[in-house]
Amino acid sequence: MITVKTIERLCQYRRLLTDVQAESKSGIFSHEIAETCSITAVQVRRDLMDAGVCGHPKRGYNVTEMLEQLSDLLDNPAGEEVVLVGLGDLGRALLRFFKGYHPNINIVAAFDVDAQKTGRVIMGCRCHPVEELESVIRQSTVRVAIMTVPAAAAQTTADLLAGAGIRGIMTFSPVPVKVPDDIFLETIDIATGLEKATYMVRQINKKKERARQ
Amino acid sequence: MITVKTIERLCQYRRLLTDVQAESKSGIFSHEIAETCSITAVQVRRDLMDAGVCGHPKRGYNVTEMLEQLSDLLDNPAGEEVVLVGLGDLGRALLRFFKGYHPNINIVAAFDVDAQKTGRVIMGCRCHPVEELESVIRQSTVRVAIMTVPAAAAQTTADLLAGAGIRGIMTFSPVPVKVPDDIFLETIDIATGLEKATYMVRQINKKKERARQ
DNA sequence: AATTGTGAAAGCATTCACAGCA
DNA sequence: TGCTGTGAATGCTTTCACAATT
Repeated sequence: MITVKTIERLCQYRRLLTDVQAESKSGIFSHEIAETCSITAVQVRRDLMDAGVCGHPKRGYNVTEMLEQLSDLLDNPAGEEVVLVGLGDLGRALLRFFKGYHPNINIVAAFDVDAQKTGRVIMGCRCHPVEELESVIRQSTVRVAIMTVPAAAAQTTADLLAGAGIRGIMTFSPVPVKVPDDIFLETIDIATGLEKATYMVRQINKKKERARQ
Repeated sequence: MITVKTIERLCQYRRLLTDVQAESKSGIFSHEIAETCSITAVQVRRDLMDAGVCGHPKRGYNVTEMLEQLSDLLDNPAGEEVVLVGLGDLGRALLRFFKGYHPNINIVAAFDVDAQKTGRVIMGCRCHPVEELESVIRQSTVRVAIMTVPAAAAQTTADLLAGAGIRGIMTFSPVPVKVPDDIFLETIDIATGLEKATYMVRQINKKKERARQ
């Protein structure tokens, strides 16, 4: 059984490998991956072992082979179509980012409440009014949604998505959102990230001052 | 010693409490916080204990008191000034989000390579050319930076920030960035977040299918 | 000699179980 | 009775140590 933490790292390894492959390097060692990711080589080997990726003593891992195996594990063979709710700056940034980011994942529709945005095609993606959310999703095979709506709208949007049959949500809202427990919720908490960073900087400083004495 | 995970949750509890306070509710129970955050009440009590926040049996925790104590722990009493590098859609979204988000954290300057953006004031924040990055930061007390630059520019930007004396970086780049180990690096990995979500949805589905048989 | 693969140990984080208190 | 506070147990994750391999 592969843990979620391992899956996260495997996604990262795979991203590296595509760069490595572009340099037409055919083999890679666990310690090279580890160095790039600032983790240990044992961790990398353990993750790859869990994923069923095998290397060769002395020769390391075959890049193409690893990429194939990781894609078999991580990708939906049928491709993954995703929708986005909320076309503010953040929504647009994500549209741009995922546009052509990975051929397997595509944002196929967007939704917004703002009549200025609905009906238009933004970054190659049609923007519908939220009223159409359920019908558009029901007519598609989309199972995953990205939520970039204001905090106040987060819970109602999540409920709407759950009602439309969505099975996984990545949300950027800084307030907790409740979903039924058969729906996977990934919260990207930017506010906490920054607060944590400022806290950690103060901690490191304090430690240094103590050390100086 | 408070762990990073605990700090993250404390940031989240605090955010809730400000809402609770707005409803002029004076006390709150660990199980209420837990329910909102979808975690256990024991976890909440343990975190608050670690933070030195005490409650009263039967009466729960005093909201104002907890807010004060958490702010003492989490906030820089002098306020925290932050800079942002990269004014694409994502940079602008963050500028807007943190604008007035929390009085204690302020984005005081932005940087970009694009001459169209530099020299202008965007969302109340002056945008400088990156060439001025070090001098602007050196003239300020800023210790934390947010990086929203393209993947290809991530490492050079991080080096630039490190050279300018920055002590903490929150980055959105999907490629690993190396910083000296006395600099705190918080990576918000959106690509991994979405890949993980699609993977988890497939897993949950598989499990259901197995259960059905 | 350098690298992978992995059982076992160590280290962290969460949860249990329950004492103490109002 | 219903809550907080917390030592101890459990469970999860990483690291160690080393056998196996080329």
